[in-house]
Amino acid sequence: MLSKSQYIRGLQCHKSLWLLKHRPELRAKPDAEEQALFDTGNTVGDLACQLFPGGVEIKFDPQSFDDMIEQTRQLIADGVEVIYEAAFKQNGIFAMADILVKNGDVWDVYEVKSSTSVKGYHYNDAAVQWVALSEVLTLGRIHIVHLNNQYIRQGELDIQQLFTIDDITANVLTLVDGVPEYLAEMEAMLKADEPQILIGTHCDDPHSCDFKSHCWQDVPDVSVFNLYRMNAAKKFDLYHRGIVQYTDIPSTEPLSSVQRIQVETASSGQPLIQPQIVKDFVDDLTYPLHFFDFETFMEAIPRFDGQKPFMQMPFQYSLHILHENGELIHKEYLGDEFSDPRPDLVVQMIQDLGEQGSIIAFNQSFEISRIKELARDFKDYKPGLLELIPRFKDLIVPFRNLGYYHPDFNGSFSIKSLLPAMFPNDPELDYKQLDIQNGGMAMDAFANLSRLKDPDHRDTIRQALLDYCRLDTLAMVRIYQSLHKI
DNA sequence: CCCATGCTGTTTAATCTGAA
DNA sequence: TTCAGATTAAACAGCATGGG
Repeated sequence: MLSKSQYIRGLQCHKSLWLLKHRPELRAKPDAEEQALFDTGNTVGDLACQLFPGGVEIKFDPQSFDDMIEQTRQLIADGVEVIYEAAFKQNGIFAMADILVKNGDVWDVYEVKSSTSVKGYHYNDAAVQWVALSEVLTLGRIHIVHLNNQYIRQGELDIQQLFTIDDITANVLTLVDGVPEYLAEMEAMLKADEPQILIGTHCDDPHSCDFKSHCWQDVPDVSVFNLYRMNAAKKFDLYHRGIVQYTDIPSTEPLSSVQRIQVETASSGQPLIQPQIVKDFVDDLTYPLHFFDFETFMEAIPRFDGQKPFMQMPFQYSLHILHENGELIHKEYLGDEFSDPRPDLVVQMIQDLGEQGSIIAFNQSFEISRIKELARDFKDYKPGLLELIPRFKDLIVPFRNLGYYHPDFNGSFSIKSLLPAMFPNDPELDYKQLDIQNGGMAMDAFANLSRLKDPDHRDTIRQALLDYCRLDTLAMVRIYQSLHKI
């Protein structure tokens, strides 16, 4: 008996399903931070239930699915017309329907997703749901309930506005006929030996597989999979033709300029330096240099007025100001976790950034987008905010343009790739020393800060946030200084 | 999970060429 | 002058990458 989620997993890759059943110990430990970051499903599901009030909820209990199924059966028999988390074991599959609503003689199904649109894989999900339920109930329509990221909170949450309901019945009905066949295929596969399925795009699409580290253990750290901006299908084509290492690549293979440099520097072990490209970047900067970086949080359900679902909310920045005489000054802002951090941030940011000198960000489109949003939402400061935008310079540019390429970048121009390659063994610039090591962790830490009861604990985390963000801009300063020396 | 950007590959439109 | 066929340019879509 498969569950719906197992079936969906099996659609993506049979081997993954087989491993889950027979070799669960090979599953990667769920990455704690990754796990927490977008674990909003429960909250979203509970809120969506309010769209159909007055129903009865089946309590989820992984130990006793049979009880849940029996409760569901009983509720239906009793004439209850709205059921949350209704459980079914039917047609060879165990499935739970987020919301079931009696509509005359038929039942309508609502699947709640915390995404902001209907995704391709939602159809398969719903098709299994349909197959599991249709034996027991006469079904009417099936819908995806998802978030509406255009909804702007003002005062109390408006549940109707927060969600969008899409009827996907027509799409689902084209898929249901195929479900029993796939199901039988999977049941048979699970009884047989481990399926021999090669690595492929299914390892990450539509979801990243928990067994990837197992299936990918023979792929070296430096391989064709690190070739910059190469289409994934093309990478797998190379790999399956036995072209794994750069030295395997035939000279006839067309490569982009970056890819060619990757291959060449990997074999020489020497970085590539094109001084003119670096000089063009450095000469374009105006002192004092403002190295600037935002941290933002993002949540499915907006907490504050003016906030939309998944909106990037700036709550912190770090700013290193480097003067022409070498003087380096650090400024920072970290908002209060109990209220909208943006209003105070805007005021201090405009003051700290002054009126003169380049503003340097890494991948500036992120910072510029946030500033444009702040200008839109805080009209009083709109001119001051918009004036900042033309001062921006992007520190990633000289690298992407191959002014400096180190083989240890391994095909990535992210700041977290550049830093250890350019400053190995420099404890001052080592993110691994920090409690918060990347933007995702920062985002999660702040979003959850207000829920922590212990003020000392909150202070510890606030200090970790300050340390992290400070290092981001200090890293930019050091990178700039090393470019300047070229 | 979201979004902006910029690269890549493909499709469509525009332009050029050479032979009738 | 005309037009098929070839070549080049522009437009578009999809994907990869970066940030959080």
